[in-house]
Amino acid sequence: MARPRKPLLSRERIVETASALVDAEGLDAVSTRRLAAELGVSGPSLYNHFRNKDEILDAVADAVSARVDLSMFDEDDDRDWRTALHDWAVSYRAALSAHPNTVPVLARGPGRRPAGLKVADAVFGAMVRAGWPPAQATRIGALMRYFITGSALGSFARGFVDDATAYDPADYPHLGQAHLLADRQEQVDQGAFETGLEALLDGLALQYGTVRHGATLRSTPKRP
Amino acid sequence: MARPRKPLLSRERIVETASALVDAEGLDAVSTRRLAAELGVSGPSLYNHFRNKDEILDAVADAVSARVDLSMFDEDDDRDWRTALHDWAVSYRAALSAHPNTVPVLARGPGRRPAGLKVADAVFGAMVRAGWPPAQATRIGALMRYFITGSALGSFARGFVDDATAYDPADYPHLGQAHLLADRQEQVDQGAFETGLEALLDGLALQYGTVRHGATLRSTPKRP
DNA sequence: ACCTGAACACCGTTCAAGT
DNA sequence: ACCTGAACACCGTTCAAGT
Repeated sequence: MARPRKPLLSRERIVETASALVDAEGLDAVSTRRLAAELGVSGPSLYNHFRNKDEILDAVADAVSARVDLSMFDEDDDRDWRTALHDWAVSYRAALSAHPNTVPVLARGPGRRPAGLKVADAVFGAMVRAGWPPAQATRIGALMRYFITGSALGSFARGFVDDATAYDPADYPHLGQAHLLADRQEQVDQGAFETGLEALLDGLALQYGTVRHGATLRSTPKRP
Repeated sequence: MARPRKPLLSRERIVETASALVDAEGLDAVSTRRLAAELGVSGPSLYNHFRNKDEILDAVADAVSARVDLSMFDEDDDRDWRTALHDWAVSYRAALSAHPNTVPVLARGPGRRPAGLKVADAVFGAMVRAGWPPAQATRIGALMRYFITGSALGSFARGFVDDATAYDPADYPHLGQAHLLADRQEQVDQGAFETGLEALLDGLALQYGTVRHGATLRSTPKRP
């Protein structure tokens, strides 16, 4: 066969196929050989388009970051910082939940992934514009990421096993119903995320008041 | 050689050696063959003590969970729920930071790991005792885990590359100093963790007030 | 019971060879 | 430039054989 007149592969096609494979069968299912087979080529062909497997997975993860809504951080958007942060967090979590298998890659940090960096940049810029001191703006970007990726990665409920005998009441007196968590995993995680997000924003609003007394109207968060 | 009169291996020795290997060279360095070589045996020997490699890594991760202080959740400890939650979070994060390479395993959830389950059990029990409704106590355990593991896993600062040319100001107008983050990573992550933890606890305290008016003195959080 | 070597079905990546 | 097969140095796990 050798070189075809029209390339068989492209970065886009590789990322698309890899994403589908990750979504369907998990990160471990992606081997260069398996992915190549899925694409109808031989394993080493991939190395004409990516330096190594990690770069492929980074691109897959970045495609998820690219789907996070950032419009709330636009300069001419009129949401206050609290609402913007809230809406962003919800959108971020939704993007991750849609592709849970990619979260371990995303959680490593933005690194050199362009979309991941764009997210970090947008949050930081908007917080500074809202009146947060730069050092605090950096912290807010970080701590929100902790919470959001943590919630997508370590799905609390899914972490328990759906097996009544796994949790001996003698060992874990308060986990009597833990095996039921596997059932309502979606709801528990959703509820914990919402509770945590509200608490986080309430707490930040409190700090905002003490850090900055002369906040403009636009920057002032309104509590619901 | 075959079977020696005194066993060459034990679960403890395997976990110890695996932990050291994970700490020193990361999760990827642990292959059954490499680990066995480190222990002076052949690869398949490990299967006499663990069902598979994942069980070994689970045990390594659980050893980290076992080092998390839970004394603040004892029935006769006199810390209020806010202080207890705070002290626990700090201790939890310290345990994870001491063994950052194990965090991806821990973040999967407690599963069947005894120490991980003991942690979940203790938090839940203490929150219920402090007057939180059970559903909220579950959520608190989950959201705290999100934040803590998220902060240990996705070290925000380490996620950036220490390379001034990596972040073009045209693409990321607010990330001018991002490459410096790699330098002060420890401080940034520490600061973000503390800021986030305070915000989270402040927010929860606010909720506690509305959820439960008749809180006892012992359960009432005092804001610093 | 607990270890061994051999074997199976895989890996990621490099590289010379082909067009 | 872009694909191939062959090759290298690995994997996790099973299993019969040894004591």
